[in-house]
Amino acid sequence: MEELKIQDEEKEPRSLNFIEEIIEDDIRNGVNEGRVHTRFPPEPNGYLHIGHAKSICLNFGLAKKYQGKTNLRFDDTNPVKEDTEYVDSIMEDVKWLGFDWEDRLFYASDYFEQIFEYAMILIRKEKAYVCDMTAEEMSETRGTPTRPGKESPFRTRSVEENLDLFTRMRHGEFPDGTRVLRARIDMASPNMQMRDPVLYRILHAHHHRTGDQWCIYPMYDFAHGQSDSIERITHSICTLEFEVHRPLYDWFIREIGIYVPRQIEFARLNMTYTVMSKRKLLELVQEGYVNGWDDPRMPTICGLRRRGFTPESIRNFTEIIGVAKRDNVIDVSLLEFCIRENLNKHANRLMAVLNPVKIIIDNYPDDQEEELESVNNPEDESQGKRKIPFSKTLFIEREDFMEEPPNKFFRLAPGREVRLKAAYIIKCENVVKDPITGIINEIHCTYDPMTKSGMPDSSRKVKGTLHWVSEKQAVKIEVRLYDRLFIKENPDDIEGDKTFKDYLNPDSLKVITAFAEPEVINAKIYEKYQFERIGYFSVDKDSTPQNLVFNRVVPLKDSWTKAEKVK
RNA sequence: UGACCCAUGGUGUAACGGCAGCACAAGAGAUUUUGGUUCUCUCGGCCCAGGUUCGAAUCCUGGUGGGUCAACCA
Repeated sequence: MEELKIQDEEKEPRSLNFIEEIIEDDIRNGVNEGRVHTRFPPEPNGYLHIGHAKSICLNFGLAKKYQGKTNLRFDDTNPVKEDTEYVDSIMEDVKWLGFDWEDRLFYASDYFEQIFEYAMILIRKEKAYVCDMTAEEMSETRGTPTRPGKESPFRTRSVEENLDLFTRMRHGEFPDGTRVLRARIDMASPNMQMRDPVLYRILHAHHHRTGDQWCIYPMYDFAHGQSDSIERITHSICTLEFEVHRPLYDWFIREIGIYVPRQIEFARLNMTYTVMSKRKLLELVQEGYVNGWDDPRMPTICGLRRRGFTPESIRNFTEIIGVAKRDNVIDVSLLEFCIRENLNKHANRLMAVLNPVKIIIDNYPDDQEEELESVNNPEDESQGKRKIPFSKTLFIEREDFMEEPPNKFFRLAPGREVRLKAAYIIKCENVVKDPITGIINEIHCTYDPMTKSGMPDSSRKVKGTLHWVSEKQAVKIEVRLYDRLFIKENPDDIEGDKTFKDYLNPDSLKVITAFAEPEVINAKIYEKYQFERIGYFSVDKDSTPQNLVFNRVVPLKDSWTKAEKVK
């Protein structure tokens, strides 16, 4: 307790973001008796992505911070685009991120009867009318941002006629697109949203929850605010593009005369080297540029999960990026920082060689094998140690040897000594090349038996330490090396007649076979490892006992190849 | 050019009228049986012009720049 107190005092609390300030103001002023109730309101028409994660963490985080509640509500007002497949994936993703809506799972479709009643109220107040114009006519008469629109000739229909027509719309007497219900507001409003927006359209479509019960469906604008009101949401947090809709929502709420939630808009998340729009992600999936929504290159939650990101790392990311109203583009390296930080602490180490070259230790007895020991995670002693077999013939990375090394090359080269991690110090004596291609087939070394890891002589200074795998015990694994999906920082910044797809990275996936130490056979699906000196890897669900598949989550920071690239 | 919104290092985000700070990125060094981690340090910012004030990143006015809005999508 005492210790906690000290920590609290020492730890400078993060300053409030603008939403927290608003909420604390409201609490201070006794708005809603200090109650805080948020909601996450996705449309079930696609998979959630990292941008949604920002919203989810915001909504659930705020409620948690202020001892409030958060609802999960599906805004399912367009049966043509929505499906239970998406409902299921969204629930899975929210849960995986670590949030719980408890018994508060709702659907806008739960409120269809109530929303219909709201429409009837507006009609009776002469605030809504049935309009017979075609979509084209409506578009033509809407005006432009600088020119007022024209009023519909149906705007003056009597309450009785509107009531009759709207009721008959509900009962399926008219085909799709023949009539709509519109609000009667102001066709000359400088805010386009207020120019008699459509409230209800006729859609003879099967709804994933209400089935064929309805053939008219409310527009999002006529359902969203009321849904928040019905759920007595105190703070309706949404993205910036709904800012101009707020006056409309307020108008509905006021005219209908129901509980008033407070809408607060924040800037959505953008990230470098990826796209975030549902439409574009759908395109990538449908046209086969990626292997489904959960392709590890996708910015979707399920993609990130499969890639090997952890919920903690994503939650931490959304905390670090902050919340504000200005447009922003987050550098993807920040996301990478978050997963590295997380996995450095929690992923056990393993040695695996991705691009092998054979090492033969000439002075090591031919048939000898020994078991060496190494810590599983130097950042977490509680993870214990493991045994690693060592023998005369080993694999190391081809990149860890150079015949004519530059100045700063700390690895193996003719006549040079390096340490084999957790094993011995070896010295390169000579190399055997393919006589035709000149490719190195074998590197012959000698080892110093007195430098076994842990022995006094092992503390001898050598320039570098290499990871390695004993050939005989090596386990072949499939490794999927993922890189950023796009080669351009902003794929939406298109030149000429190109499309965002012209900036796809042709090398975003490379599949290779690698050799790992035998410990690898214990790897379970979704388990994370650090392949020593290479990167963090996650066991893919495609894995079988015969064929383990590892996804590269992110490479380790690497100041060597970085320095080389600069040259 | 109508309404609404936004403007702080390369990126993101603080400051609530009183010394512009933090994180990522970038660069240098130390430590290291991972060229990882860790630890130092460096680089670099208030869109512009007026006004209010003893004092302005902060308040006001006007510019400039950017974004959103003209689906029977959400």
